[in-house]
Amino acid sequence: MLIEIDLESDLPIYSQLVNQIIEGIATGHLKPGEGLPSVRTLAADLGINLHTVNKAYQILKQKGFVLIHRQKGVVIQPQGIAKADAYFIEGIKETVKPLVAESICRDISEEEFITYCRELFSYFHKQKGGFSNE
Amino acid sequence: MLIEIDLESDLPIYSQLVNQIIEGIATGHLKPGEGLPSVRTLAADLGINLHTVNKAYQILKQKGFVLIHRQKGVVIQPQGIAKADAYFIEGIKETVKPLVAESICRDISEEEFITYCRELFSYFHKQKGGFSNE
DNA sequence: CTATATGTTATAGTATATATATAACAGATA
DNA sequence: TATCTGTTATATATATACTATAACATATAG
Repeated sequence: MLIEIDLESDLPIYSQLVNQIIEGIATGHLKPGEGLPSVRTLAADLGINLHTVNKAYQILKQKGFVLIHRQKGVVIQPQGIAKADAYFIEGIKETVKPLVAESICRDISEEEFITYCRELFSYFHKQKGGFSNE
Repeated sequence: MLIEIDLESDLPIYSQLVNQIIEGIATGHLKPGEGLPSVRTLAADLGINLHTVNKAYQILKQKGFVLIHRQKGVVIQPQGIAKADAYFIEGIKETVKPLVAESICRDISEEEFITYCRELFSYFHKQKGGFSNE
């Protein structure tokens, strides 16, 4: 899977890595059991430090997206990702709340906002669906 | 308007201030032309430093939510807030994208996600509407 | 056995962000 | 004149982000 980082972004590099790998799982580009590059390989490919990659992998492990075998390497959680709990839902609301507030101030309607959300769901489902034999 | 900050939060204090003031405008608790406490007053009330409040005010000014008169103080933008531009929309999508990705991985349906968004819109509109003579 | 690959740990250094503390300044107003 | 604005300037402390090296434990390939 292609990973690109933006050194100008205000998002830390390790966060960009975490996001892109989760997005890869969401689209189906990364499948359960699939291996990820070693910390050294990915770091070299991206021109960043091994510890930055390792930090991203540790966060993904803590979130339950990957398993880390000390020698085999890092693989996408083969058992599937743990379903959302109340804590995760709360985090979503907390993050979206200021966006909704500013949207209201700037005259973005509820329906317009929801259109953007639906577009994002469509984006991720484009590749994942399509085949019934999975 | 009541402002509360959480020193344990991973969000910087100045960001919490910015968010809560924008949310105050969204709910209608803060009205155009209304004055905000001076940087010293608010800092003292919250038990934080004057520069932290000032940073929040500067961000709100840059975003177009307040006017700052060097002597009069800080007031909610009397002309109303500038409508959303393409840049703002892009920012919304960028912020929501990783949330949608993780939601898909965690089996949160598009409709469930949208329900949470609608709940937030309802929350902000509760106080704002209600009266037709505004 | 040896070499190589894994993730892991340790140490150090640099740069930036966050928040604080103090002091002083410019200008309007009471 | 005293007091209230926001503003600017310094300095300090702490945490975060990122890098640079080195070394370690362990599984596997040759």
